[in-house]
Amino acid sequence: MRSLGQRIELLGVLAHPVRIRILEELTRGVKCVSDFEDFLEISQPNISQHLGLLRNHGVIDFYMDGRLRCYFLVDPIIPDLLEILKTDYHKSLPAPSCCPVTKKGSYPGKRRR
Amino acid sequence: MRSLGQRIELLGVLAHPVRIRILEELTRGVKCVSDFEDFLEISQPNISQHLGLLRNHGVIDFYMDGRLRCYFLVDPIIPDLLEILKTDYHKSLPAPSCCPVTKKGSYPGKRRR
DNA sequence: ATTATATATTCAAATATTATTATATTTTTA
DNA sequence: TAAAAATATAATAATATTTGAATATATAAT
Repeated sequence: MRSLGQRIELLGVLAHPVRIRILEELTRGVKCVSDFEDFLEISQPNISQHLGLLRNHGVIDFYMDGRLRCYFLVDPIIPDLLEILKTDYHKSLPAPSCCPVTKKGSYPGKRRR
Repeated sequence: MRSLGQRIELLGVLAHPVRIRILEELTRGVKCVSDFEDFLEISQPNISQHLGLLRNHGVIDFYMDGRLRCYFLVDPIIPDLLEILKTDYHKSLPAPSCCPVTKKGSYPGKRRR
């Protein structure tokens, strides 16, 4: 199982708009760097940096095709994670109802803003 | 549905060891600030800062119980997300096999390190 | 009313992340 | 073999996040 540290690390890796877009694109198939240049509005070196970061963390890998690097997903959690992030939950979790629930308290009391 | 920006924001909020531990604890039930002091080895103000951040992002909320603040989960994605992060995937995703897959390339070529 | 308890807020310092710019590497093509 | 194409690396600058220290607020108990 992923350790706590590994879970945090993964979250940190995902927590960037460019990297999420790269990963969402890769769930649809292999892409080379210049494919990303077409729809990410950032510089080529910056794209490479993000791809390198994802690769260093074992999230993606690549094949060579001539001078193209064809990146693809490796970590199997990614599609599931991306899907769950897009899921629509329309109700909040139910407010806790039974007491006492904290160590010292006699909850519930009044809700405050 | 959560926008891309909201998804990134959520990931950023979760990508911290203290906050993940707080949330994992809250999936088991309500906790007040001093409960967290028992197992997080950081200062009380720092705990409050993390709780405040989680609350500002709509992930948790609290009830008052006298002078205790009893925090609880609000965002329903949290338990699912925490669970998926802990899931054991033992196989990598299958390497892509069909070509051509990139815009310009004639993939697959040889895999490189 | 005063004091103690539980928790929050503020600001600055420390640290980490990200983007930018310039340059390097690798492979292909001429 | 020289030039072009695709991509990476390195160094720095810009920005954001995190922590620490001091102080503030609110409620409860005396």
